[in-house]
Amino acid sequence: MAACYLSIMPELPEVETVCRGLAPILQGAHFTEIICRRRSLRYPFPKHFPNAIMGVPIVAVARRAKYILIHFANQQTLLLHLGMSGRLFKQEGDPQKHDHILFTLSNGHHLKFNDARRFGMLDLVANETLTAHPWLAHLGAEPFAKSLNPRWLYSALQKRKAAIKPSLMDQELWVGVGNIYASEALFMAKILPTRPAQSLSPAECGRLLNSVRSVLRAAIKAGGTSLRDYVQADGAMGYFQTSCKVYGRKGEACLRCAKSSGFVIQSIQQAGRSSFFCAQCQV
DNA sequence: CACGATACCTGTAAGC
DNA sequence: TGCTTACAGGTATCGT
Repeated sequence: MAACYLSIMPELPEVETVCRGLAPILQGAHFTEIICRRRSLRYPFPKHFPNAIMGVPIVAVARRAKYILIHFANQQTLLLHLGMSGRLFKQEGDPQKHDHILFTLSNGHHLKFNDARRFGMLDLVANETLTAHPWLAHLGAEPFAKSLNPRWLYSALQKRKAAIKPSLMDQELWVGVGNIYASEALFMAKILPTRPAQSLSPAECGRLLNSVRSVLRAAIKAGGTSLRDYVQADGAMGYFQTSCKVYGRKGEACLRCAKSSGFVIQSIQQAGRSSFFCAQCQV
């Protein structure tokens, strides 16, 4: 099956994969050395980073939306975001281009934060103020939260005059759906990305909720597989490949209806981002 | 207020 | 070959 392959993908599935890969390396250990080769990415690092966490045991690694949360025993949390091109992976040795932070752990592991475009974000926050942090305070629900159901999505979309595709990516509605999976989920749900959000029927909201969860789950599963096969071989944690049915396939045959209709995938701009869809089998 | 446009950066690929 | 341009997974901020 024809498909596009993407090597880096900091939407929810990659962040989840990175967190799962980091947890066994970090939990119970502490940092013995942290070298900052620059003092900022998108924003300046806080002054107490890294000193306030040196030697402090790591108690847990978690994900919220596309943020990585590393919890320390002194009630501080390191908040990381990969931006568009950030990667956090296990690697020892001399820094390469765009390796901005080098971590050494008490258990002998080495980690690097590499980010060519420097849209990544880092902050070190006291736990008591964590949920009020400006990066976290306005985030919507996790897509796998039990509280989400078709009726909730239908109700939430009623207020929105914008197209469904940019609405899907609104992190205040729900979190984790980025530009790739917005197109993929709409294709799976057979809904055009240009439809006004408030025009979706309750049944379509049900299909869309299922589709979003389905594409995210599949990507997380692919990431987990890749993590096992790839990371342990060469330490390149944070990379994995996924295949897309519409994203990046402009001009290629629709994988669902081309045999009968000959339709090809189209690409348009919505709110400054590329959307991919089939005008025949998405309605 | 809701929404779109823009800015932040560098790398890559396409076009000439 | 070399130069220019367009575009790239996200999010905060600005303007309409």
